[in-house]
Amino acid sequence: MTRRTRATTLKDVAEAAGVSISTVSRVFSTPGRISPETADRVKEVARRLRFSPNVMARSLITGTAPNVGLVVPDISNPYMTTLLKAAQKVSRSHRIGVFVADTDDDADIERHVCEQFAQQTRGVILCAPRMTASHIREIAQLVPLVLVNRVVDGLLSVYTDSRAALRELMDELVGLGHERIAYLPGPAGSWSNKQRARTVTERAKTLGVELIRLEPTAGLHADGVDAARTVLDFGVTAVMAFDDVLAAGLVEGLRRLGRSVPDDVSVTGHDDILSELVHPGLTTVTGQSSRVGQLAVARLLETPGPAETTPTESIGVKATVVRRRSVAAPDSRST
Amino acid sequence: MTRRTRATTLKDVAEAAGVSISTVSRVFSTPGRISPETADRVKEVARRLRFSPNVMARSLITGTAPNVGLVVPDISNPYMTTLLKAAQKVSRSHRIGVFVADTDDDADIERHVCEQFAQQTRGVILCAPRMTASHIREIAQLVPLVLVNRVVDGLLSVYTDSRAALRELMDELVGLGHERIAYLPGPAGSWSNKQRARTVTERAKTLGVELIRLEPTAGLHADGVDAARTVLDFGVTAVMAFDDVLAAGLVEGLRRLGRSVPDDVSVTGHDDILSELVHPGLTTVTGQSSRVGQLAVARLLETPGPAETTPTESIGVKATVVRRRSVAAPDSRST
DNA sequence: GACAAGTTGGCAAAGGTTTGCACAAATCCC
DNA sequence: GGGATTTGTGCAAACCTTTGCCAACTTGTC
Repeated sequence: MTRRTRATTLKDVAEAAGVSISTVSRVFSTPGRISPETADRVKEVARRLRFSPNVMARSLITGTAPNVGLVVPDISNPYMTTLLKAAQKVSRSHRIGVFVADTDDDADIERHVCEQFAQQTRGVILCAPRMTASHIREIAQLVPLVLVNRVVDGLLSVYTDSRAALRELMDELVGLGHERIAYLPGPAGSWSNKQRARTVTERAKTLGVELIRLEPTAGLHADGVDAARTVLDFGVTAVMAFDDVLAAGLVEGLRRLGRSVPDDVSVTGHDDILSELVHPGLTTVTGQSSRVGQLAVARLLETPGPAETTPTESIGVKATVVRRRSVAAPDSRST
Repeated sequence: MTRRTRATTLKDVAEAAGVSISTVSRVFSTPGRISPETADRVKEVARRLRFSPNVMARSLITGTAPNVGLVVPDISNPYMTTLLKAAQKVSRSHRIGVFVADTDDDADIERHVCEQFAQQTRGVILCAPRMTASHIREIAQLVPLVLVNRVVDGLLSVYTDSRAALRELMDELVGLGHERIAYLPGPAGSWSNKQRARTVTERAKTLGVELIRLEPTAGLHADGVDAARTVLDFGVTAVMAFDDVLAAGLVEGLRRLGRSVPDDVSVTGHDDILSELVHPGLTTVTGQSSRVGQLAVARLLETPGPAETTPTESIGVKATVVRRRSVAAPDSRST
């Protein structure tokens, strides 16, 4: 590994081009301020010398860095990797770097990384935070924040809105003849989980069917596997799981107990992240995480305008139902 | 969102504590240089004022930032998310931030993000790069580099060494009676793919069995599904796939063609990332990606020593075989 | 009591950029 | 053709920290 040479600075370019430092600076940061001839000459020299402005110096003086932060509870969840990819794409087109922190569902780590990122970013996209709302508000004082899949009064947020899709899904289950349906919850601290639980509970009441809320889980595949026994004990004919990971676990758990999906039990998931991997294909709800990631970055980067003009309400990205093979009429168990 | 107030600086602390700026600075950056009494007083004031040193100013003067970069071809691959988590954990313990870039298998993007990260990081961990070796060497002039799953002369690297495990796996297949085995390749640009292909080819020659190298794929699940037909056409009884994603696709493709695993065909994967999700459980090779990620960060952070003393050879993390249900004797098809 | 050695803390430069202000030259208006 | 305006460029301060060097003070030694 050869010794790295000192990077070329504005000063080097200025000397080589026979102009002052400020002129070179303005060529890049204030287009139109310098005459075309001078600008061209400077650009030429800069290119020859491979000049690239020092980010630290620039950030020090402007008080803002060309980065954003992305804080997620668990990066191994495909919903998040898809969101990350979309966020990256938008960021890259603005030449913005992306810090990523996986918090492992730990609220303390969430707070720490937000503080850490505060200095080095334009803002942080905080996904499905486990923190209390008041902690989140504190962080928001420190660094511009966009929330994902969580809504806190007065803060910007973008979330997957699957209420309509979940209602539709439940309507279909009931339409097929299911009368005892279970909801298999995700992490207790998750706002999305609360939303989904509430939505299906209310809809069940409206439709006059029985809804059984199972014990909260951590949202792991193994939790889904474990839930199979309880599901059978309750004697439900359909289960709506918090997400695809739990749903897949449940399918596996049922298989181990000698039951099959959808013949014995219908199962639905959420996020559409395991479509290809699970058999039978899961009927689920698309998370649209790409769109969510894209919007979140966009909101973050447009924030710096006059504070008054930036919209402050949250954006719900509508989810839709994806029908595959894991749902059937309850009677089909006789096949 | 309330107006964020100016951050407190060394100067503020110095004034409040009645000492000079340099004293405050030394309290934090040169422990022992300042008398305990003064140091305590300063720390107390600093805490009260919520002082945290300005990263940009510090980086500007020290010429090094408290970050590392992680560049991966595809973050949605669980091998990479596991690696990322481990890398984060180590980084966090050093209070180092992690930039992440997903390059989508694009060599140009790889180069660009490395250049972008050069200024803002201590170094970059470049995973399974698609670039040519000479491009990689160019980048290495620009920013300290640790390669993952690729070996380039003279550069530091950490990789999963699965040669022994693959030989073992093939020995087992042959021991079970398989005599025509196929290798289902991953991305053509992948160094790991070349390694694995070479390893199984050589071992097959040694054992005197026939090895069929299928067409290169992009490594997607769909590619695995598509490969099922070719596999049947070649009439092999076992397939060793580049990784678990391809293996899972192949299992699904075979199922669609009415064949089952392992009764009709034995299938092995690599990386052990889909253990729970696929049925039957895949016999595979553990990628040890956690360990790889951990070592990669460690190497990067210890680099700054006198250039001569840093070890320059590569570290191979030994992979091991994980036996599940996707392998059986070729005769068992009659069951 | 003088001198050396060690401790403690301050001054000021340096790092590379942005930007308010000033100045000079060119252009315009009547 | 002289004053007003516009255009193009430079000077120097500012952003906040680290750090080499120096000054002052304390302690120890003979």
